[in-house]
Amino acid sequence: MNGQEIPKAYDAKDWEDKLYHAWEESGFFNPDKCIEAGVTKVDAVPFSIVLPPPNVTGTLHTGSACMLAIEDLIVRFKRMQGYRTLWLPGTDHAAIATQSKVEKIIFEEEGKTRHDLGREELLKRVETFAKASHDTIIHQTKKIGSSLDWSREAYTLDEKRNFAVRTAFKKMFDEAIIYRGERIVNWDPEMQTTVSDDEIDYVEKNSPFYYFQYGPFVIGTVRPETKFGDKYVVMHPDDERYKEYQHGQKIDLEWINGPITATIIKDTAGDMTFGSGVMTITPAHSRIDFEIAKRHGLDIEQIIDDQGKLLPIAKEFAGQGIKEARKKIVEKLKTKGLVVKVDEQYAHNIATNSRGGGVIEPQVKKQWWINVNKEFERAGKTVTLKSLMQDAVRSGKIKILPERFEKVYFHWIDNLRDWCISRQIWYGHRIPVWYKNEEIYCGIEAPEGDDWQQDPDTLDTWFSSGLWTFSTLGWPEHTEDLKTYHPTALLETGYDILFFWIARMILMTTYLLDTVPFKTVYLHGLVRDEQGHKMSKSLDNIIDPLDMIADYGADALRLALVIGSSPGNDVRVGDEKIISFRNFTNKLWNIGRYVQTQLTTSDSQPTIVPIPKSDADHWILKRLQDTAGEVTRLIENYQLSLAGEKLRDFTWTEFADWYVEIHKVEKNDTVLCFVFETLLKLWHPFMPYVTEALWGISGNNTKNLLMVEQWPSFAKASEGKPAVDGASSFQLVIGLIQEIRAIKAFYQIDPATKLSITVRGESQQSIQKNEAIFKRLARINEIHFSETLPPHTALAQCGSLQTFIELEGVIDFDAETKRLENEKSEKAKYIATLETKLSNKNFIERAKPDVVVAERLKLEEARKQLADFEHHLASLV
RNA sequence: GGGUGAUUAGCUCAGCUGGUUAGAGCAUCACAUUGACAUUGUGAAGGUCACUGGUUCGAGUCCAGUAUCACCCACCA
Repeated sequence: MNGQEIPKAYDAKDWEDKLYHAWEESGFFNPDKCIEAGVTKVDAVPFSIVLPPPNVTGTLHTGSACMLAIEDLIVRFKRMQGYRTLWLPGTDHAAIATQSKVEKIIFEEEGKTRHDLGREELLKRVETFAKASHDTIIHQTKKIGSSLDWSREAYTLDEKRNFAVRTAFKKMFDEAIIYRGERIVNWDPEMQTTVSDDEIDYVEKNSPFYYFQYGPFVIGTVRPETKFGDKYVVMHPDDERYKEYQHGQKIDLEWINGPITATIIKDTAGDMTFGSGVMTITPAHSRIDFEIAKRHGLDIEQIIDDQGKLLPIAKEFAGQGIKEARKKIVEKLKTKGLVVKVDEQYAHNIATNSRGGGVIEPQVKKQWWINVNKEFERAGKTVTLKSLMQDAVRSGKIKILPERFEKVYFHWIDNLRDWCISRQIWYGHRIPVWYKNEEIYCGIEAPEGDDWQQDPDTLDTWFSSGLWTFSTLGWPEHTEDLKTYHPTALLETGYDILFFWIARMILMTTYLLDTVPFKTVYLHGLVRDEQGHKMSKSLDNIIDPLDMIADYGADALRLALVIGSSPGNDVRVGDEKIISFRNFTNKLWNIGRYVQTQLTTSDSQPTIVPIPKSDADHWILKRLQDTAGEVTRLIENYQLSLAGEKLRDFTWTEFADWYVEIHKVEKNDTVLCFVFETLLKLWHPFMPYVTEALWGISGNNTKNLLMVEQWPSFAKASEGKPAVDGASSFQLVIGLIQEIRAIKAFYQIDPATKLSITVRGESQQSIQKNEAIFKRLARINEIHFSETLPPHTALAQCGSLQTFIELEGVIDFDAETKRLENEKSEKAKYIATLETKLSNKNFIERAKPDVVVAERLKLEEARKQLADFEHHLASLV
């Protein structure tokens, strides 16, 4: 393409879909294809990431966009470095969330519940919905530019993953890690299912708090409707107020539905400082109460049924919903004279299902559990699931970034209770257990013979997610993929699912495979709006990544999400930030445009080997090498933001603002082209689209896709000798030009004014060599070389180079003299501090040698500057 | 109640194991504009690094305490 034909501005819309299509067509997202095509060596070291599967029914939000940007960056980087790189995509069936969404739609449209439809019909509907929704999320994922290997796409509920789930379940069942037991669970009467502890949201609410007379005691509650069955009264054994009562003592008293006999229980669970220090318990509907009851072998009586209605024990209130019953019960107690006091505004937390919104009603239920404390043998040692999870991180086999989350992780495990894995919903992995009369059978496939009834429950969605790193690679089969890519190299996700998912993957992998699921965990922050608020529908501040892509391009969005964010810290993103990165993509585009214009109008052809001629060439190549080395190191340490900033600074302030300007005076196309193409490679992982577009434009047709070009290899040698030397005299010239600009600004001389300067000393050669550059960039009219100076001049100095700007008739000398006197005293002060520092024995002895050298150089430099200043002052007077 | 983190320019944030006169982007102001780029360029202004102590030759960086904010966990009968 000719320079004239390249549009003035980069329009992402014209390129992105086309380029993504080209990448997909090439097959290079698939590491096997890369090996076939020879872009990756057969024996290359594998590098793998599994994509945290988005919910099928979800849409792409900025958090997932951030995740994709980071992962794609790392994956593209590794691929270019020559690793056998696999990034494996998939989606999650998100059982409860998906089913409740579909149920809601069906109810709104047809007024039907799932029970009207029946299990089979509902599942069909859910699957249809999931399928349609799947395509949306995949489309959105591609829009970001994700280089995922779609040929390996998995779904948590597809046949292979289902098989893995059943296999895992059976193994755990056989070893009694999974058991069935009656426990108190979080029951959602609306969804008719259990909810895990982690999936509960507490909503603060003010409700009346009642004090009732309970025999000789006063008890408090917000929930009078649970009190029918209360026949145990609990107090702390050390409570002096009640020492006359003995544990186990019976007391007759009048209660809601007539006289009852209550039993005194002394238990440390009673809080002496709360209320009267006495409480009655409802073991069937409160975990704490349930535990007290278990400790003392008390009766556990159900008061409220699964629909949230009172049972016959409530007598006249039986069948009523808890809300309506509550007031009536209080009324009845009032008429009986048992209400002591009511606090109308009592603030407390109500547990709700975060996936559906129903108010949680604890119930005692038979559920399937994973025992995290059961001891078993592993490699000759007695372990538990808990200890396996702890060891994986403690031993350093898994590294969590940022490190502080390791603490959070351990804390969570310390407080971990058995994990309830059964759910009473229909969409999900059906529990592979069958019953016949009293018999129970657990197997990967259904048992032979009739009359077997499969357990109606399904598994918690995180059960299958826990297998994700290896179920996606073919486990339980011993596949090549599993051998090659597991454990995976990196897991990158938001810190909000550390417990839900990361911990459970570690649990499943250490238990089932006796290895870790990944070596490094990189946790990104949550994406917030410009004000720092969480994005939410109710605040109407959601930034839709697709809108951003449509407006500014995927590259700009990616940069905005990656640069300026560090692991574990939240990122704020708004239009403004994205716009500034859009501007940058355009900057790069125009650099490319310039390079292209030059190449078509000059004779020289682009070449892979740069042939440095001028000082400027040496300088830019040296800087390129430094930058490439640093960027490589930073990405390898997952300091992506810093890497991006370094690259941007180099691209903009060194390459574009200096080298390209110099190129206009002193052409060297091989270097210009080399630096530019290297930059495209370095930028590619950050902004794949615009770099690939420019690569296509600037190259000849035999070129590969940039996506599989080799990462600049001399970057790796950054610790050794520099690939090119010299450049110091040119750096002086650049410094000098900057000095002159600064002086113009200082004296408030119009930067466009062309001045004459006198150059003195041994630096003549360098100036002469770069005279054209000097004249163009510093707007110098004439350069004299002389040992004698004209009367009124300002000194511009950089290192050993000295130039004197003629100021006659340009400035007000008196005012400037005063200003300079001030500056001189500041400089003197600075020198004094440096001198003190360097005369300090402790500093000399204890500081690192290079620090001391640096300080000495600084002092030398400062002294020289001061001398020049004095000289300058003298010349003004 | 327990825990974690944050506090650096008007705003958003970098600043990795202590060692330049503390940086960037945006916003502001001034100036420039035939140029690959007005999606631009050159500059300026703007900071007691929350506070108080401590360790150290040296602290934005390490330690202790205080304040404010944010988040996580537990949970109130």
